[in-house]
Amino acid sequence: MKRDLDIRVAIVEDDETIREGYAFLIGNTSGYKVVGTYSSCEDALKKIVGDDPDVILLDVELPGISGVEAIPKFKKILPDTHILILTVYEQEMLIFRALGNGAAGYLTKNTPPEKIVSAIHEVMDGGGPMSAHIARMVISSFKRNESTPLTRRETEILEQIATGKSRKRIAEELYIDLETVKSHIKNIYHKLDVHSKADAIKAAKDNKFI
Amino acid sequence: MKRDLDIRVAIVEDDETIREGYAFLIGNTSGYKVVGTYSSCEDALKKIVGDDPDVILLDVELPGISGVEAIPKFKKILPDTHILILTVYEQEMLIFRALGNGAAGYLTKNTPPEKIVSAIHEVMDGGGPMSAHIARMVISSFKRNESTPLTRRETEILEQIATGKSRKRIAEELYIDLETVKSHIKNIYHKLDVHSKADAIKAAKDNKFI
DNA sequence: GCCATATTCCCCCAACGCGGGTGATTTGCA
DNA sequence: TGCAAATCACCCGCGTTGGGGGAATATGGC
Repeated sequence: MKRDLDIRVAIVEDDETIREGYAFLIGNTSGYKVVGTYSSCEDALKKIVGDDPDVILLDVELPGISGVEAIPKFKKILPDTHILILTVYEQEMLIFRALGNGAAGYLTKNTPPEKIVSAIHEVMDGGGPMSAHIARMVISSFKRNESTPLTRRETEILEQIATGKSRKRIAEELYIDLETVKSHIKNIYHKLDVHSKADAIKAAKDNKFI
Repeated sequence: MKRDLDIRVAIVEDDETIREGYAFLIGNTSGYKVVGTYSSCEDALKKIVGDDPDVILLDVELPGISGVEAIPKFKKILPDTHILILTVYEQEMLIFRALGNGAAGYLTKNTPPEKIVSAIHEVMDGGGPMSAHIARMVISSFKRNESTPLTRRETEILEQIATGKSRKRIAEELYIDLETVKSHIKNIYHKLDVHSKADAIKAAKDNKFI
């Protein structure tokens, strides 16, 4: 089995200097082997299957189809290959889209070489390496806003509404009267200054009340 | 300013051996200072303000109120203090609740001592240290299920429904007819074998289709 | 103990949305 | 040249929604 030998790494990166730099770094680390280097996703998608890589180092900003969009395509033709994003971009949207599309980790390019190498190993071991700043952003995305104007009950009910449940069903599941649920919703709408379910959900999500 | 000197660390952990172990480890590392050790959250919440810690090492499983529940209380009395979870538990629910409540990082107790110390520093630098396995779980939580039975349009419409928008509004925003939206919803319900908004949203979320 | 707040419940109303049935057309990809 | 996806159409009945009142009990924080 190939697993007994080196970890097979493929690199997709448009900047030749960086690409060759990574290839040199990884190629000269024992236990690792560079099996393919590509300057575009189109190119990589055509030929990478033959490389049979364990890990793909992928840039997000590439000419043609972007790295983020290419992730599902790579996963389709190489289901067991892990994808590690390696980029200068720290925009929230890119990060979440990359992770949502199936990336196993997200590193920024200022990551020191030895960390990149250990990140590849970490990915193979089932880890999810992230740069410190990225990790903080990902963690922040879970964080609720502590200074919500909504009471506990109101928050609870708005969460239920956000799951699409009817007021009647919410009343039943919380063991309270339908009229009570209506009252809470009226108060929620007043506090958030909205006049519909959708607007309340949006306002609450934007402000991380739910 | 205190910032010019050592990083002030408080420890909340019920097991005396582990607590003293951490205190010894951190107390004997230059640049760090242990300003308080507590065996329960109740105890800590009463006295920790006087310690003025920069970072709190917090166990999640504690007698009395749990570490997870205590996070918002600590953040309330010490808004600028970072909380670093240090525990043996790797249950998804605990992790997400801890991060959602405002924890800055989540480490498991098998983390080597030098990593714990560097994690404290990372937290102070705006990072979000996580054990490899935890990071993978957090990343996985973003990941969509690629083998969805829903088409693109169906997924798109179900996402809109999940925001609480009415069919009419969805039709307007997607520039299609109300009847078309209804058709898609009918197909979604058939595919997911449900008969209501709420059930469709739940089924789709459980299977990570949206 | 007091007072504000949260939580609970009650009535009214009109308009709109929802779930379900059956069917047809066009578009795009393989 | 099919088949799946996406589009639009018209039928029906019932439930839900948003908004207007008002009011009685917890429940805490000071």
